[in-house]
Amino acid sequence: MRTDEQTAQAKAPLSRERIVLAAVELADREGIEAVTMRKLADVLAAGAMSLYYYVPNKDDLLDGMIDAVKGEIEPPASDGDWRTELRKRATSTRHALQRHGWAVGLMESRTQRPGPANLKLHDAVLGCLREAGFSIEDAIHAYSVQDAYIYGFALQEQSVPAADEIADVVDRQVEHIESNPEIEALAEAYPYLAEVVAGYVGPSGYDFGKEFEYGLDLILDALEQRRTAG
Amino acid sequence: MRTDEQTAQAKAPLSRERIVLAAVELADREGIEAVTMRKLADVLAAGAMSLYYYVPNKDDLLDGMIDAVKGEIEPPASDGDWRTELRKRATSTRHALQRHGWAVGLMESRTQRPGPANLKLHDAVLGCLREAGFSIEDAIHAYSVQDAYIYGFALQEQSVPAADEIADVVDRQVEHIESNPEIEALAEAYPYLAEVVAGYVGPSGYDFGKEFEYGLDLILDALEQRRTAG
DNA sequence: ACCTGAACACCGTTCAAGT
DNA sequence: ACCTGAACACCGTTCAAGT
Repeated sequence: MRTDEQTAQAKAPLSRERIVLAAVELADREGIEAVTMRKLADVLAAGAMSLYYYVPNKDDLLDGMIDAVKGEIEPPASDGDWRTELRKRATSTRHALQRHGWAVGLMESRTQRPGPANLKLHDAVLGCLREAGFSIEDAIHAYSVQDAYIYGFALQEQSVPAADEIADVVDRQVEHIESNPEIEALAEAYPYLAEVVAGYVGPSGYDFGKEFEYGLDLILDALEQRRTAG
Repeated sequence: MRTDEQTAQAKAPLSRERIVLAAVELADREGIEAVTMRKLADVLAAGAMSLYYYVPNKDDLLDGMIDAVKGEIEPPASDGDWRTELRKRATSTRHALQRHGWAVGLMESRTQRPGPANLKLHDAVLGCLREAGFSIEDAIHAYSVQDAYIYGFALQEQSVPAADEIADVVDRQVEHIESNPEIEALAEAYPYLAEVVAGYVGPSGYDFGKEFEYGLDLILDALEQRRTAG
């Protein structure tokens, strides 16, 4: 065994897959804005421009990163109970999007050329819905509401400061609610908002997980009602 | 009247507001990636670095742009029927996000420091819900589902190719569905997806507006049920 | 086939300087 | 107070060249 065996990973031959994987890890670690072609090449111990042999351009790399995230989502089975299967798939999606917080923002900017993982997932979800008795039209409707909700929730979870940060900020405000003129100004300008901030979110904190499930179940319940009615 | 009256708009004194407005227009016209400090200064007929006197940095400018978009959303009234008020607010949000397609993607990347327009809107929505009899807790739930859905839908509408593009692509595929080996491969690998693509979306096209309303009403109906039940 | 460095046309931002 | 250009440390990408 040669001593440079330890750097084998870094010295392994480049490939599109290895590049995409490294980009995902880099984005997870340092944020999406840290993913530059040069830094990525550094991480891979490659010359700055070597990546262009495997990846036509940065946009294509970003597409690959998105498909890698989609690949982490557990596809639903077509033979189980559709509700529990799609519930699992929804939380699986949320978790993948939590692990890779940069992914949601990436999806908007590019009009997607869906990768293989994405297509496979689409097929599984549609299959689950169709086998549960949804018409093609209703399956599309059901899919659309669910995905809008799931990705929109992820967007909020991403763009709103972390739950504990909210709690911290609010707690500090609530402590001197009497003396602090700022929160009185807030209460005057935005009474309902102040009510929510002071009365609810603050002391108890805010649980994104519970919130997610509330909306998810509301939607799944409503879909089940329409399925059995129609 | 002097002849340079026509360039008055361009020569008007700079201000944060004018800069933000120009940035929004530039993003609408040429996409968010065209919004660079230098190009923006050009548009305003100002020296390249003059903007920094009014705006601390680009991130702050982007925050301002987001708040400008939020300002275009019609806030719901607190005294009308909550369902119709919030329905109007939802479509108003969708339309604002359609006019400024770059906005959704911007929201993820920054953990928001909500601007005044955003706060005002939050307050109006919460007020509408509270006056309709929702408890604080339920108002938060109701708000969360709706916003997740609305912004998630906007995200999909943005990232999926335009409706007519889909129709075009699919139409072309459907025309030689017998002869084209690609779609047969698609049908083999992704049977349910192929079914949807060929059978539904293609000939009739896909109406994002109708789809949006389906999910919106599903959610509002479910919320109304819980309101009257609880 | 696989990898590379130099070079080009861009970025955001700082800073010292102009009016 | 308001605006500015030069300069710095970055980008993505092309291209001609190395093994």
